[in-house]
Amino acid sequence: MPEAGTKSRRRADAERSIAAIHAAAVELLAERPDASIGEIAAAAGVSRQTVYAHYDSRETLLTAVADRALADAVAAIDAAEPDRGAPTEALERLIAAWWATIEPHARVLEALAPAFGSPSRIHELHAPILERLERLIRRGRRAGEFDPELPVGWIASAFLALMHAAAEEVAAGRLDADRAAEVLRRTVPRAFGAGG
Amino acid sequence: MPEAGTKSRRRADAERSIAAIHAAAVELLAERPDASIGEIAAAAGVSRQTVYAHYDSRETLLTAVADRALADAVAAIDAAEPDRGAPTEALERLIAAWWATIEPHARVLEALAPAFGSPSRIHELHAPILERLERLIRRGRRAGEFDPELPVGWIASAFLALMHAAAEEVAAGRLDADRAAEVLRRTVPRAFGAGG
DNA sequence: ACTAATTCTGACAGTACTGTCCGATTTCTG
DNA sequence: CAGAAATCGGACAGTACTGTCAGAATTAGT
Repeated sequence: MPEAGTKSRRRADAERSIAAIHAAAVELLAERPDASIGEIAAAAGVSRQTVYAHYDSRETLLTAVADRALADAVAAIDAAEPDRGAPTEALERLIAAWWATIEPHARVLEALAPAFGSPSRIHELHAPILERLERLIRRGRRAGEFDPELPVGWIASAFLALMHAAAEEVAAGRLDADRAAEVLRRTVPRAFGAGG
Repeated sequence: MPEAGTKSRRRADAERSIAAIHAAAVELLAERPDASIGEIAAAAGVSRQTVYAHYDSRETLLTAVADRALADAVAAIDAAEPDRGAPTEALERLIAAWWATIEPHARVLEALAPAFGSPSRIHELHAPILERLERLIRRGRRAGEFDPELPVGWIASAFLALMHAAAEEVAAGRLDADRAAEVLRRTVPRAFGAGG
């Protein structure tokens, strides 16, 4: 159980299995956080015992999935460079990037958080994401582009909620991805007081 | 198992038990949709067998809870008279009413929907609520108060998402109820293009 | 081709929940 | 108070999942 590839003495075999398990776990857990290890193993094309060979327990697997989803989401946000340019433009850049890149990770994170039991750990998990959002929002308020009367935490939560809502509309087929991005560009900044 | 009080030959005893079970179910299921019947019975101060005396199966109980939550939510919405007066004012009235009255019911509905398995039945459950929201939104668009470029379905979903987000902020103690209502009054209409 | 890592099949105990039955007991209703 | 309704405690089979073990069969690295 090296788990972290410190001295990568893992065989290519194991590497492949871990990747398959991880991918299957992300896919299944995003929709159903109570998916069993057997289901995940089957979806990964691997036996249940192989999963246990790489992850001590169910919680270990869940933690690993959550940790990487968080890291991926944060990386994608940083790639959108929210600290560059005019805040409203940075916000629109973030909306565009969110769509294909960030949403899947955020979705797993959202689904997995309750499974960790603690009620406040949901927020704790999203902390690095919220921190980046809030930094952008604070910058926008200082620049007079966002409503200074709205609490920073609220704006960040509302942003997350709207992105999630849009993702669901797309998933349900009630909105196509292009139209969703446009609608978000129209809705979100206005909600925050940009261009009022 | 009369269940529906057609000819109410139920004893006051049974009536009390059913009410206790229902209340406990709402409370537990809102937070944890996978709560066991044993847990619900314990929370209701009733034996597990008594629950089975009134509800044939787990799904019967869940359906009953969902049905009543939906009915209560719809009644509360209608009480806010969304069809009366100026659309923006009606919207603000709805926001105020949502807070204490509608949110608990909507919350159970949201939590329970995935437990019903079907992916599209979530939307189906919310249909009566969405229908009323969309009627108000359409009226607002005709009156020139809401952005006519935004799809009606999107506005309704966004409304729901923002109400839910605010409820979580309050539940987590990051916002108090009064401030939340004010923040919503400031955020929601603007997102929909009111007063632009 | 040899060795060690990895996977697989099969099986096991332990736990928890669902539904169901029973008999005994309590609590309403008239 | 008497009969009926309802609840309770205990117990049962059935199902499903979690971890764990061991031996056989593959598969990768050198």
